[in-house]
Amino acid sequence: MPELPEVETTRRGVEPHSRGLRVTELRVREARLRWPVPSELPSLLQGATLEAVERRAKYLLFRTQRGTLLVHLGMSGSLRVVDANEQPGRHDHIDIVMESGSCLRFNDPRRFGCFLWIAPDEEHPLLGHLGPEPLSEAFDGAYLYHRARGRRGPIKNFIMDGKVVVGVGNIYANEALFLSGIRPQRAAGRISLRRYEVLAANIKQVLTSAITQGGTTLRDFVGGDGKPGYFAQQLFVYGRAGQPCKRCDELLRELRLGQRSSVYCVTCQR
DNA sequence: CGCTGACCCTGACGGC
DNA sequence: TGCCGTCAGGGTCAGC
Repeated sequence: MPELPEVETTRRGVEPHSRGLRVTELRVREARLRWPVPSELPSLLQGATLEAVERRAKYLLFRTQRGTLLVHLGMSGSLRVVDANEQPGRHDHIDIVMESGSCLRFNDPRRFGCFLWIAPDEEHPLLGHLGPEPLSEAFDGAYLYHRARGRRGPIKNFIMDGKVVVGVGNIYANEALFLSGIRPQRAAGRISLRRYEVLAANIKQVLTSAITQGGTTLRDFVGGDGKPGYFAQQLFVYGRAGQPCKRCDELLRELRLGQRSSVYCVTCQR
């Protein structure tokens, strides 16, 4: 469930309860995640102070002087602040127990998430070829236009490609394309600079707005403070196939691109 | 290099 | 009520 706004919401929820605190224990109840949790991770983290909680793409980075804990929430993961004595429930795979007595509890039914370690001088392969952050200045219409030269695949796949730009998941890709009046199946290389400028601005807008409202949350996402997000109610197309377009009343169509559902309006998007 | 499809895993939901 | 197929917000990887 987590897209970039959800991950950023999680980072902000978790940071006040972890930054500057020492880890007393890492409890791994289930090590079979997307990749196995390294067996040495508990000893690496025990006694380490979490100096900073950062985000790169949809990765959370917990900085310590010994190295960095890299966490990804996958598709169904969440990280919440709870009392360390609270009984763990189903799919509560990992606890980062803090000296404060609370802990960051990782829950992930589908286990597509990961907990990995990055040594101080290491260049982690997962972070190696990532595109720019969508909310950075480096990301704009000219950049997208430049990168799209020669690309024949659908624009939706293009903006969801982490090597092009990070953090644009299925929900926000659908929404940004609707707001920009671009059909998801249009070839990326056949879109004008002007339209890319609109698209880049809408990607920034939709992500920023979602972050402000604490993420989208379709089913059970909760941020670090356990509160659900409120962005879902203002979605224009995502999850609304067959329903009338909010702008023109045309019934929204659905198609599959790269194994993911894409919803669009034939009238508003060209 | 660009693109497609398989795959990792559990759970919710709809049809029968 | 229960069984079965389909689908889900993520990303990597192999293969053409």
